[in-house]
Amino acid sequence: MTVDVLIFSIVGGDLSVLLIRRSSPPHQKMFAVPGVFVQMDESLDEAASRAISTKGGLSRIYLEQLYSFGRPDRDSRGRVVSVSYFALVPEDKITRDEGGEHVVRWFPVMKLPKLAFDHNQIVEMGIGRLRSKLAYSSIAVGLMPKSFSLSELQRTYELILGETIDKRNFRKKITSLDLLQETGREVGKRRRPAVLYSFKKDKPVFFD
Amino acid sequence: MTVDVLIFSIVGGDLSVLLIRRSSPPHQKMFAVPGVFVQMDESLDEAASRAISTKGGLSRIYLEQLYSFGRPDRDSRGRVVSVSYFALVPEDKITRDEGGEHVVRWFPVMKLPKLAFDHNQIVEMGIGRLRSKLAYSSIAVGLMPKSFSLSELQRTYELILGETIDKRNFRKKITSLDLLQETGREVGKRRRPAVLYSFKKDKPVFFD
DNA sequence: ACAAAAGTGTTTCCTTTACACCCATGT
DNA sequence: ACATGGGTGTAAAGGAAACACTTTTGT
Repeated sequence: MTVDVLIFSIVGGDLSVLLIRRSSPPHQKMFAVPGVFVQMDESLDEAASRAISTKGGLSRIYLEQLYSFGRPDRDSRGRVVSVSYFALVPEDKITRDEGGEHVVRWFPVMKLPKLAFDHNQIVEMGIGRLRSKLAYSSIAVGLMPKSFSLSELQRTYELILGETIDKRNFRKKITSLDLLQETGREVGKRRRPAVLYSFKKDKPVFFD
Repeated sequence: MTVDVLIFSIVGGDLSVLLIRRSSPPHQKMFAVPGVFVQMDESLDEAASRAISTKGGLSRIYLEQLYSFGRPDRDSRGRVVSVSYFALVPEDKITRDEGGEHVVRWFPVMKLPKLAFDHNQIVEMGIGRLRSKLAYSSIAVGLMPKSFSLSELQRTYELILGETIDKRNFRKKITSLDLLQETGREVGKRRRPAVLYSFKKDKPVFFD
């Protein structure tokens, strides 16, 4: 019984997922979604949090259960059921070269290698969930730093959806949701400084 | 590792769920969601199908994974992770008095007793999922008999959502989706006979 | 003829989309 | 002064919601 966690972030302008190079068989040297075996005394959610923190001390992360995979032949070592989660991490919280020697790496989701086990399928499902929730929830919160401009938020939406959005319509929609509060203003940019916003604390990520 | 399956149907004008009275501890005599232990050689989906068929030979049922529950204290016997599914069964496929001596019973979801384990929580989540998917999918298929009138379909929607729907708007929406084909006409009713429809085979239940 | 449910269109409102120019700043 | 992204409004189209009467059958 394992918990595998898709850790998504925006890295260098790509929606990316954190993967680990396996150091032992099966599928030695292939990349895989980070996971842990569930301990006897912890919940699935706790196991997911542990999976995240052992791969880099990340906090303030959005975490949601995704799906459970249990084909009997999915792991050659024997019967291993995987409960998958997905997590969102703001770009400013990550360290780009996790681990130093490339045992842990960020991959743009559009350029994934063949992964260990059924992990390609898990990643695909995670991306699908992320896209569909973007339309009807404020899940993008999880990928943004504490404070950000509307243009930055829009870029995040565009990266996940893979399409451009009209600037005026985007701003109309976001402001109509009443999720944001002004927190200041950019300084030192070589252009007009943007107003910065953060998410209102009393508005949780909503739905499902 | 168990798979528990919420089996929903419309029974006597109520959205209802099939529950089993437990014959042994823990929670002896309380009602619980039917489930099975996952065998070493079967997938989770297969275990879910098995759970359904052992509690009454049901076929042509809609089955979807719901959520996995894994609090370490959720079962006093030890560590039991439950992968829950939900299934939809048309009313004409069920037998109203399953088992005969009330070990298996249909409960309207609005009148649930206190259930064994964390099963109240599982049922709540299932109802929520059913409601939310009704809005953007053709999931109601699963609760309808082979052939039905638009009014019957509307009643199913209303039962699940718990609110009335305007007849003309409902029919406009359904017909615009182009999911149905005419299959005949009611006979022998003491009123104007309704046109009967079935779902087109090439249109699968869509989304998520 | 009456009861009971089936069936049918139009208008209003709101949401979504398309679209182009001026503004504030740093260099 | 110019380059760069920030910021703003309006009109048209499409989808959702409100609303009431006629039709067909069995008794």
